[in-house]
Amino acid sequence: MSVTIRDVARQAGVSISTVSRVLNDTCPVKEEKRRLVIDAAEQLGYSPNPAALSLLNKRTGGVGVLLPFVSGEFFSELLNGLDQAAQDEELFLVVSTSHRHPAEFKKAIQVLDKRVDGLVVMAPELDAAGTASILKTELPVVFINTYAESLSADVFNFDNYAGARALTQHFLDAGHRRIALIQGPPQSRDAQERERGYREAMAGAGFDGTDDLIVQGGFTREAGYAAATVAADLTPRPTAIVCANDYCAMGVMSALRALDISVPEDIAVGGFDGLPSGQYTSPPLTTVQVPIGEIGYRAIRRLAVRLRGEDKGAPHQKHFVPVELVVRESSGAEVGAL
Amino acid sequence: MSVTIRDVARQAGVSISTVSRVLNDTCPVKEEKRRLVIDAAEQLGYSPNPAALSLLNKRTGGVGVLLPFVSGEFFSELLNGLDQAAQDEELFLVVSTSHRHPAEFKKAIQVLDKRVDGLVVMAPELDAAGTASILKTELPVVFINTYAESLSADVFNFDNYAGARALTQHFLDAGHRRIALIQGPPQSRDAQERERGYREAMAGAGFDGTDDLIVQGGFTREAGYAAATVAADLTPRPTAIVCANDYCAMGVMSALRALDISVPEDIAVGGFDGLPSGQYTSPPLTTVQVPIGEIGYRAIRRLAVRLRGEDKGAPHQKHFVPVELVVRESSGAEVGAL
DNA sequence: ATGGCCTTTGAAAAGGTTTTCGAAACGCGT
DNA sequence: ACGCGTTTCGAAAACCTTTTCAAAGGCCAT
Repeated sequence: MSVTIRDVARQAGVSISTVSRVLNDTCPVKEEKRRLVIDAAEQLGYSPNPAALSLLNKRTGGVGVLLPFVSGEFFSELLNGLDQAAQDEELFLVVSTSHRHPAEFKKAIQVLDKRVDGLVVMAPELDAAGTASILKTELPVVFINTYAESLSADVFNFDNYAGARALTQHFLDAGHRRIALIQGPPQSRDAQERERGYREAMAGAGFDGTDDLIVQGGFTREAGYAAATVAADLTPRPTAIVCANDYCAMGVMSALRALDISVPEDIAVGGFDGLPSGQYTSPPLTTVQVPIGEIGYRAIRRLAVRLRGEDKGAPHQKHFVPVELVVRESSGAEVGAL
Repeated sequence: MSVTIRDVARQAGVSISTVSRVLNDTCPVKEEKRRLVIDAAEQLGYSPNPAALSLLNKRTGGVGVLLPFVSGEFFSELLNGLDQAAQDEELFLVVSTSHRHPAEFKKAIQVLDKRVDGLVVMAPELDAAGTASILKTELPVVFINTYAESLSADVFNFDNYAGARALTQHFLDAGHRRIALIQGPPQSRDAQERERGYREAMAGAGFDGTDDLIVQGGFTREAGYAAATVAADLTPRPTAIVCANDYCAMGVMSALRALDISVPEDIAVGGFDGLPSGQYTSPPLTTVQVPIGEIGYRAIRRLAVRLRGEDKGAPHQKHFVPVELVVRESSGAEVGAL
């Protein structure tokens, strides 16, 4: 049996109104009674019932986190950032994963709807119609890694285009000419943007018809493994591969090793994401480092501002979070210098 | 403005009691009015307010997940299992991470206390006193990877002892004699159990004083990297290394490669956890596979049973979840067969 | 000394739902 | 036709808190 405000009032010998006033410091109360109340509350270990509060204030203190799937390190980095910000803002996190399709998102939102004050949604594979249907809720929403240009919502996206372009340029600068791309999932906007960065870098160097250098792949190590065998069979064989992401790159390197093709001497490899484990592959992975944790942190902070109503109807913002090329051995920077 | 039961009642021309009865199917209601209510609810898109419900029932439908830290793949696998079970049980997950010390755990529990119906706690580095202080809450708790022998609570632990013993025995069977151990964090009970498994396997093979083969390490790649340089300097040099976990083993392999010591020809390496990325290291990592996702799934299911009161005061159970040795190239099984 | 004002306090409503209790309506038997 | 039992429905309480409103008490000024 939980202790309520009535218990405190009874023990202190005052009315519940007085208890509320003392505890919330909302009205002046005689010092004598104040002491009584504080002591009683302390002694009984009272804390207000959140359900009653949210019934009254229509605020729960929670934010919902909707994620499409949970894929290794990327996800845990993200959650670290989200959680850190939530603790700073004194919010709690209700997370719900494994949502790929609009229907699943809708169902999850229904559950969360009145349980949280706002939503952080990551839906990189959803199209505009799908994200629009999410927004039918009245809750404030901040999107991460989601392409919702047409919607009025806060969005934090990595600059996939610039990152892929920089990585491709890095290969071009090192003298590579046959640079292959392993695509991500076709429906992933992240992957599409990266492909655009690759294509424009190639076009900028005078390579126009690069279609024969593009291989279907995906965001998993398995997909990378499979795609690498295809890429290695291209003629003439590519001397560098831009991978859809780090996991893909790890699969690629694993496959190349099985084919006795050495990285980076025979083929240079680059990834995308900057996962911690990329430092420990052999060879260590050149990659585009994205600030995963930071984006989670900023998303929650932004949402908290909206929740407090501090933005005063300011327009929603689209943030393109900068990314950074991290050169390690897999791209052959050292080797090229020999 | 959210639609309430009063709105439905007004639209249907009945009292709110009737609406409640129809929607919860709790009392017989004339078919005519039933239709009216159902149509009105449908049309207005009514769904009950969870805050009001939990105020009344003292049940929220949520479970709190308390984690010590968020470390890469292990964590995301766990959360996958938790989330899957939560969806099956129609519960929602409130997760809170980055808790290492009893004080942090207590604070998090305070926040969660009346917001969830039960807790899943993973606190592998907490001692008995620490876990006991967690249990001061009235909420039902299921522990994961936590050593709480003295407490009456449900616990799911991996059989770290058996796993480490099996891995060590695998090396012994392959003819290794100088088998080093890289320890985990000293306060981690998981690590202690693994060390015990290693020691007993060694003792069983007639190697009593193995202290000189034990090197301080940790659960991170960085710790493994550092420890490997120490282990490689032991004289005579070990021919196999049992690592604290997979991340540690990856650091070890990375360091050995930097030292031009080849795995497994010069030194065989084994890890613990069975992370997905272990399949893609070079060479692929021999490891003790633990069913991370499954343990999360089972923990939630167990908690749900308690929440429904189905266990009827049955005693709390301690589960030792079996683990499985997965042999890949890093332990030199192939090489030894040559 | 008394009226008026300010400070302090308590009672009560509101928030949305379920459930109990009491009442009304209906049908059946006599 | 009347009474009784059963079915169906509505009013109200309960859950816990904040906040408004009103009242009571004290104090100052006249």
